[in-house]
Amino acid sequence: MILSVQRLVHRAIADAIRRQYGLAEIPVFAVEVPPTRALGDLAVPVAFQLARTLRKAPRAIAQELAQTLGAIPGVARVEPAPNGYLNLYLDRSAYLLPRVRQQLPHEAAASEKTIVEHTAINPNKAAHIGHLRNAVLGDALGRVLRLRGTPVEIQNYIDDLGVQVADIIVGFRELEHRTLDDVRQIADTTRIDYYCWDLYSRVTQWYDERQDHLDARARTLHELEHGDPGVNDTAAMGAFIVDRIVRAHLATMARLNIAYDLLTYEGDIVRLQFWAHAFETLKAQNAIYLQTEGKLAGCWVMKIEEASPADARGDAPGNDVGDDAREKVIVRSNGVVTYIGKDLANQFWKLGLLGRDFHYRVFATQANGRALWATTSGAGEAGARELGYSTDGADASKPFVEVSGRKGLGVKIDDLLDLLTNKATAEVAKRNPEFPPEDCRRVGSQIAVAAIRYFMLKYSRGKLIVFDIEEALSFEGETGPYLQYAAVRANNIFHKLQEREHVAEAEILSGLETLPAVELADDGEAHNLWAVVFEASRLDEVVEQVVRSLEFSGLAKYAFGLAQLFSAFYHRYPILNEEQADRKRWRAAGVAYFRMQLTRALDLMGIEVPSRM
RNA sequence: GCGCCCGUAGCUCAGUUGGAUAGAGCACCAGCCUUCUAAGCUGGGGGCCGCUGGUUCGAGUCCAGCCGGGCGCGCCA
Repeated sequence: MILSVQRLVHRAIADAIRRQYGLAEIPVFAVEVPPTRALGDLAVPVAFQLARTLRKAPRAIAQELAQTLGAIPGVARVEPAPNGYLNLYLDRSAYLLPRVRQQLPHEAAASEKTIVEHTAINPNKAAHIGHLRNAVLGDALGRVLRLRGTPVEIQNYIDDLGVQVADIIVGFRELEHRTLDDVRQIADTTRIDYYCWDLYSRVTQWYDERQDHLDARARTLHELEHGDPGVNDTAAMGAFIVDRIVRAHLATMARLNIAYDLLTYEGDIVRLQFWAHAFETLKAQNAIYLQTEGKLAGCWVMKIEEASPADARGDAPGNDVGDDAREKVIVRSNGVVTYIGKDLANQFWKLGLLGRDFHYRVFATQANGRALWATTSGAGEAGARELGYSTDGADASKPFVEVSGRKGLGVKIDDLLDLLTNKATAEVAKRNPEFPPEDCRRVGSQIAVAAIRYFMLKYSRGKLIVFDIEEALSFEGETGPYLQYAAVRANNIFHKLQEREHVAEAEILSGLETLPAVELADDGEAHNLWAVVFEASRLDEVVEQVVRSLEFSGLAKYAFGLAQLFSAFYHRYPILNEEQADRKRWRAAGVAYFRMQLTRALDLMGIEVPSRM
């Protein structure tokens, strides 16, 4: 909503530079947003960059450019700042009206399908806080891409043949002597993800007791990988456990407004022999080779290139070349493919390089109404083909975060959500005594989700979050609930306008151009109407930045800053009780735009706006 | 040892492809509920941006070297 104006300004200034100085080549320059509105709405520091080639003071260049610039649509005036900046002031009412009325032409973004793979939790126990961040970040990326018009497919990779699943089977069998029917019984009468949480830690201890206990794991893993769930007990038990735990994970994520389009099962990659095909391709391209000597003899390996700037010169005598070139095992000497190999096959499929596809089945219908599909190696269902490998040029996203906080590894997501929901529900009930209990509960859970999702997004992804329960439980200050509260208050103004004065938003927005816009023109106060409106318009710029950097803290901080700006405005400038009709209307229009933009920003973070708080 | 990440207020963290006076929350202190919800607002104290050098009109941001902390480095996934 601001990007189009920035582009317009950029083009106009580039033209002015060409006209004024006849330069063949114009340096790359930015159109920035100055720190305060007093310095304008847009700022261009290009005069600094031109100073050297033109052998002129920045201030003089800025003055000359301001002179030759001419009129730019939507820009009220241009002022060369004494230090050399070119500051631009927008035509405020002309800026607000088409935006709040949603009359700007929609710009189509590049529409290549993009796959976002996230969550990918081992299906052997309840999901914990350590898993949460990847899911929240991945979900937010999907939402941001969709807003830009990019077709997105959200995939969740299920490692149903891994060591961790084998461990749980070992636990049921060796420690508890359970049959598949016993496990079914447990799954039907308890929360199996919680049950397995405890069982898994017991298995880990049991392995530590005696070295040969690990044999059970190896045996189980082998049976899992080579077994047919129809005939092999281990594979059947594994398939059952995985199915139930995956459903538990999906239920947990659904509480957080996180949904998926497709579950890709590692087992299907193996059974459909995706690896065999990827293997041939890798061999044909010499990407991997059979190591014949050293400790990796008999393994198919891939060279991991580590661009070391130091190795270009002067090898010390006796320092064998290639010694520090590392090799990654793709196929073990016993012929078993490693996780990396299977993942390579998955990536090949995602990029459409495999020449084959999964079969698909409907796994569930999600809370948002969308069908969730899953891969299968059996007979597929009709209607699933659109999910296939139409992903040419897709940008497969890499995992975002390395690991998150250690303390969080011991806390289950559902437990934390329950804690937050109970706390928020009690607070809602206290503040709204006449509110029915089920509504308190609903709003309480919306607040809980906001708190936890904002908490996961506010830190930059390079940061290791040390999970602090006190901080995560807070609803004050820079938190999700603070943002919701601002949106609820803004909405409330319109509820009251409707109730008390029978005026709808549409009426307020119509015919505004005939009213003097002194309210928008007012300066002096830092948190005036224009400051709120202008900041609200920057969402698209922030979204672009997020996509460029895959960094969501910027979106979180932007939304918070916007809410702060509004909160200050809200306390200072009444709307319902404002006596001057023109000021009242323009304020309402500005707040209408604010709530629209904040609601959008919250939606990108998967946060809902409650009806009241 | 090698690779990646981090070092900004007492604590937890932001800091836009290098730009205008380094910000926020928490904590602390002082105010504000007969006016649209006090999960809020206003004001205050608190900073060799780890250190040193370099590039630049301009460095918290880029480069080099140190110091301090984290993670990874398996025929695990």
